[in-house]
Order: sequence, then structure tokens, then C-alpha cells
Amino acid sequence: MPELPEVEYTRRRLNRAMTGARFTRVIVRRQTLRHPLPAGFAARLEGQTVRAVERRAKYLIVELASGERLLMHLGMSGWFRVMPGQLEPHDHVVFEMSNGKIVAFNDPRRFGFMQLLNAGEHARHRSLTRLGPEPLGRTFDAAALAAALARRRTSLKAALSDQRVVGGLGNVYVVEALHRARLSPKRRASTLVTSSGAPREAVYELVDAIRGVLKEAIRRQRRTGDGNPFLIYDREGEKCPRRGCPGMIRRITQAGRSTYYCPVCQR
DNA sequence: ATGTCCACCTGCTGGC
DNA sequence: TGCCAGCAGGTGGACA
Repeated sequence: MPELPEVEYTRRRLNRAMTGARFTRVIVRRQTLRHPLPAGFAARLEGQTVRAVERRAKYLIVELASGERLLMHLGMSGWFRVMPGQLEPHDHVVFEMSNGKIVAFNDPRRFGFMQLLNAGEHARHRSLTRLGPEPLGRTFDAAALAAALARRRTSLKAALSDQRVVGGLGNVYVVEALHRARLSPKRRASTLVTSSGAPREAVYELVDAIRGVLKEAIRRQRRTGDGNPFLIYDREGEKCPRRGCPGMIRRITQAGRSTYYCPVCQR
């Protein structure tokens, strides 16, 4: 389930494979991802040089020398293989680059998508302009988070999953961050902010927790060990990993998604 | 405006 | 052993 750390790791790999190279051939093996690929998608890319591969929240943005942008989202199951041995089922789009690298986009569930934006268009593209701050960026701090949570009557879990509050968190890392910050996912978001709008202590802890879980996850991306790398996610019935906490991890459903938390130490 | 729910899609799991 | 219902979740739109 690609969230910010997985997308960032993908960005770094794509950046190495594609930046400075031209698209020599683009093969569309399946036209319909989440959105149908635009008409002439392959032809518009072929011959273009990649200036950089950037990321905004969970979006990948390939900057082309023409100023156009290739906007991509991994959805639920999307991922890229660089130098695939051979094409496999669900390899929907293949980029052949002038440096000899071949990049295949594989996405069984097809929740991912690719879009081509004209120069300057990305600056007003709805999906991008609505995003909250980058959690690892400078503008994300206690004041910014407090402002986004103030007056929100919904749960902390739902609020943090909202990409307008902070960009790039998904179900898994919201669960992990709330446990680290000792905050209940059921708590009303606005209770972290004083009536005058100032962040309570918990907001500072939440900012640190979000940054911490994301940074650690990015660091461990390249080790794709098997097993569940998370402390809380998908650990219903296990003992709370916090030192000295006697709680057991519980699973509840919020907004149709699984939430895992420790009812003893998360308040 | 705000909050909640569902559709989109396929692979995997667990129960019988 | 095999079948199949149910679950997983990012985004965006529908609806209360």
C-alpha cells in the first residue's frame, strides 16, 4: 500500500533511472488505469528528456524538459520495475529510455494512473493544490497542524488520513504515528487545539511522531524483508510494544478502514 | 461547509 | 483439497 515512504523510495529509483535520459519508446499495454490514458500519450512522451523526478505527497511528478509534467499515482498496488527481466501480467506501461534503462509500471488493481500536464498546469491541478503540507518539509509544524485540526469534529484518524491536513499519510502510517504519539485514533481532532487555536502539547508530539515513522520507513525501504515491519498495523491481539504497557492491540473500523491501537496507552 | 460512505479493481486469506 | 465470500485501501464523488 504505497504511502509517502514507498512513493519516495520509488521516486529515488525512477530519478536514477530516468533523469537526463529521453523516452525513446513508450509502450501502452493497457489504456485504462484508474483514468484512461490521454490520447497520444506515448507519442507526446517519446523524444522528451526527463529533467527530474519529484514527489508531492503520494504523487510522482516527472518533469520534462519541455515544461510538461507526467503526473503518476501508484494507487493501491502500483509499482515500477527497473530493467524488468521480461514483461509480466499487469505491466501496463513500459518506458524505454535513451540510456538503455527500461522501466515497467505494474498495477494489478489499476487504482493507479498517469496524466500528462501542460507546462504550468500542475500549479493549478486540483489533485495537487488541495494537498496539505509535506510532513517532512519545513511548513509542517505544530502551528500548521493545529490550524488544520482546529474545529474539526471528526476523529484524529480520519483527520490525519485527509490529504488536505497533511499530504502523504495513509492508513498504515496514521496508525503507527498515533501509537507513537500515544493518541487515541477515536479522539476528536479539535481537542488537540485550545479554544484560542493554539496547539496543545499533543500536537508537538504528533508532529514528531509523524516525522519519525515516515523517516524510519524511508530508511528501511531498500530492505524488503518479509513479515510485517510495523509495530501496530495488522497486529490485532498482540501485546502493545510500548515498554511497560500492559495493553493489547485492538482493531476497529473507522470510515471503512481498519484502525489498530492500544486502548491503554493511547488517549 | 462538513462528515461519512461507497465504487473502482484484483489478489489473498480463511472458513467450510 | 477446493471453492468462494470477504477483506485490503487511495482517491474522488455522492449524499446527508
